[in-house]
Amino acid sequence: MEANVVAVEEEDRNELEDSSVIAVACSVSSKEIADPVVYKLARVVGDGIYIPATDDDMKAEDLIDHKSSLHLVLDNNQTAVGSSNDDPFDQEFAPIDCEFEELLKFEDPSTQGERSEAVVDTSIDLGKLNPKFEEVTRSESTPLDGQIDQSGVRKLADPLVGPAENEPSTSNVCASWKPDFSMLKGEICLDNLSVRELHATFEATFGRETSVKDKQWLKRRISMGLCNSCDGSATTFIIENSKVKRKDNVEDCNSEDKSHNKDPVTGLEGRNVSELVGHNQTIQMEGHFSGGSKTLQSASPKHHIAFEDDNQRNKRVRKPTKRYIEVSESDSQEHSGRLVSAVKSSGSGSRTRVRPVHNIQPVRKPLVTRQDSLGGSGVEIPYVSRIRRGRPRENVMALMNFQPCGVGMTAELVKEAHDGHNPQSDEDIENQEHKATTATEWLQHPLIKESGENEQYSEQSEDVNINSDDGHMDSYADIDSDDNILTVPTAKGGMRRKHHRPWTLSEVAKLVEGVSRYGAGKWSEIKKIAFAACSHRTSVDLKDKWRNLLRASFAQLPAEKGVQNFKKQSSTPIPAPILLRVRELAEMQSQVSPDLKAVKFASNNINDMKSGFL
DNA sequence: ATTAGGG
DNA sequence: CCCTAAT
Repeated sequence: MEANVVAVEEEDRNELEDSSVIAVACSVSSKEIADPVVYKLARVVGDGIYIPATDDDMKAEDLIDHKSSLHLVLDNNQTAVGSSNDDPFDQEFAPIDCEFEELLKFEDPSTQGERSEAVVDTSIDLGKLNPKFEEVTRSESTPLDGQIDQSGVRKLADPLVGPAENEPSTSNVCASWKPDFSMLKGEICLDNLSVRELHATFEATFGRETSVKDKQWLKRRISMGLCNSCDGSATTFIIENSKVKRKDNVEDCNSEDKSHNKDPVTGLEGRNVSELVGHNQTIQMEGHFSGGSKTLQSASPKHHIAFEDDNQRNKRVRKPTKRYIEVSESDSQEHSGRLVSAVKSSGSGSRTRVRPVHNIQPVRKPLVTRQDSLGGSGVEIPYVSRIRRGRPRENVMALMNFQPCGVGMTAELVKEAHDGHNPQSDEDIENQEHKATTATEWLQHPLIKESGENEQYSEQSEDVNINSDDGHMDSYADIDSDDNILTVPTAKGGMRRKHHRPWTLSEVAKLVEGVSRYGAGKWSEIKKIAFAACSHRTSVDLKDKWRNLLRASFAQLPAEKGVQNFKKQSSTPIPAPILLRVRELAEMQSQVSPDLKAVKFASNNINDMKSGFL
């Protein structure tokens, strides 16, 4: 991987210390494969040599650019995404915000104007900005444009940067330019600009005026705006020979990115790597979206619009489903001899669904039943195989959980009660996991965390083992086999199925992030990568959850006035920011259903009127 | 096996 | 979540 800085404003050395030089540069190469520009922090020392940020610096960057703000918010949602730093969610989902932005970049340039109405929320503590840092564009591989002394950079590079540079070459940047930016000619130095000029730039950048006088603020915003558009919809434009060209062959963007998941990347370590990996994912997504596959049309921003206009995505038509039948029903129909009832699970007795089976007896057969002691209810249930799906349960601990009043049960209840204080609770592990996993670290091979006494719950090790062909993978398999559907009293009186795990916020976050990377629909991928640690949550679950999120995001927005909507929200209310992102992603991927879109537009207009951003 | 959708 | 149908 090479650091190509095509254009960097380097004048005004005396002010280097607090300059906010932005390199809006896009490297070009002979190869046609497109890659988004990868930004990386670096500092410029006196002689103009670029020093990749140190580890600590990178941390700082994370804090600043990823955690603290960078929420892109459509201004029709003045609720603004986590404008405050103390919002816990803000912190928690910041990484995703970062990725989220990536997605925004897929906008068709023609729509960029509107899009750029999006507010770059920079309500971060500017004081935290280390002025020494500058954003330097960096393209992957493709050694050329040696405007910067490569070796110099390398020598000075922080060791941690090293691995990142081994990154497989995806090469070449094809960045798109927002029309207005062409006039920027690829480089600007905001520091030289007066407030007035900044205003002009701002206008050019966002297509609107601002009255804000704060230089810092302006610079910040503009820089963000530029960043967003620079490596934006990489599928439409390319920068070549300092000229913005329309990219006619979208296919070019497709590439062999796939391989990146495995190989060197996984083995790499360090923050920088993780960051790179993150970007890599983005690249991958681009591949999906701009590649010649079917996904192209629905996802590629370029086709986005036309496609929307056309008949909405043709849903997969499906034959009217012969629904499974209720027990009572089956009884009455049993004379046909066509049915054998199977109890799927018990415990919550209500969960007695019957499925049709083709292996049938011609004559009515007495229903064999047996006592079901599971829920302690003693209900008689048809005695057929208690089919279980998923992996066979092998863990003794799991079995313990079946004792209605036994130790296992007690343990479970205790666990429930503690809810968060018990170190072994799933959620704790969940959260733990999340904290340790910044979005950018995602792809790193899940490290085996100390498998101590918690092992029985360590769903993580399970997956790790799967991946690393390490024999004994199923040992801790599922504690939550679906036989386990017992009901557990919840605080609010209700009874909830034991293993209906409410979605954790971090899970939701991961999901959103995943969708942003792979696109909705790539659920197995998302499952594999983002939810590697969650043995529960099947890809179907992800899909379902996403569906819900989608619904929620569009439903909640119009009424967003009501401060957080104090409704019965029995389940974890999904923070607005998340919903916003969900909505965005959905929009971007043309996953928006017509009616919902209507809602959206309505609210859009209304809010547009009100929102006086800037 | 994975994905989309309906319940 | 669960289930089926489509791919």
